[in-house]
Amino acid sequence: MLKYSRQREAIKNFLADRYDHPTAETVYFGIKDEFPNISLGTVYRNLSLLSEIGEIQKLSTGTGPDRFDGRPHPHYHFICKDCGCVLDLKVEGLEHINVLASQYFEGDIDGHITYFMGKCPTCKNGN
Amino acid sequence: MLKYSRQREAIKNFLADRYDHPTAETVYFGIKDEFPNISLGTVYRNLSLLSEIGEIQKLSTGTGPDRFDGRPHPHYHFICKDCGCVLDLKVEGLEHINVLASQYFEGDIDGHITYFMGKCPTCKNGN
DNA sequence: ACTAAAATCAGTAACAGTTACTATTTTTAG
DNA sequence: CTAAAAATAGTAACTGTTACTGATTTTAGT
Repeated sequence: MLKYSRQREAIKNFLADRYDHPTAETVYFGIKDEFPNISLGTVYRNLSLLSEIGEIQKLSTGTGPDRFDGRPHPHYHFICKDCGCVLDLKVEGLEHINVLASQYFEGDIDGHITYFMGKCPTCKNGN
Repeated sequence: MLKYSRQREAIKNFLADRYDHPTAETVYFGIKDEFPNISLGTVYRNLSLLSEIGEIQKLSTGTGPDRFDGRPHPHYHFICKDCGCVLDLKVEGLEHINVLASQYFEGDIDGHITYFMGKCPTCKNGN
């Protein structure tokens, strides 16, 4: 049974205010203002829990630590090859790609994870 | 300057024979028949090197260790939510998705990584 | 073929990110 | 108010990977 915790609430609120997809460590230091004694383990545990119950999203970018997205609805992400930043992306017309991927496949496909890559607007304009 | 090494050749050949996207550890134990003293570090170093020069592909699935694909040409992958296996996937009609993703984005998009997920054929038929 | 510089190696230590453990504190149903 | 359950802080341990070091292998130039 899930019980309320002030730390979990603070972590959720911290993510709700940010759009830069922070790492667990960033969340940890960000929360320290309010909870000076909060443990890194508590942050990890709650980030995992929140993503399991679908209130946030965990992003495994393949390089470096996992990142977290406070907006739970499905959307796409972009990773800059230059600076490593992660940005939300609005993409239309990809609703059918699970169907396309199922065409020659005997199993069931019910989801996908996609990261787009390239240069972010800032890096594109010469840092 | 890149010099030949028997270990690197063996690693490449090991991957060329397999379609199950093995981990570094699996490669390590598979190579031990031929090179009983090979070091895990050597395996990691060569897998990284081979993927950097585009002779193999590194797959970061988000859970567990990285996996490696001996076929360098771009193609899609499927991850089974039940057994965790990774399968090659033939997908047609996704050539334009970088363009779609660029529509509302000010930066440059020149690539993407996609993992499709669901039940593999084996798990679909009740393990 | 011989030699020497450069690359690679095996073995091991160190590292990053994350998870697990334990004793204490907080939450909440009754 | 109370007691069981859940969550916590602090710390140790773990997993996957990279870095270091001195010995070995490769190869370009003789």
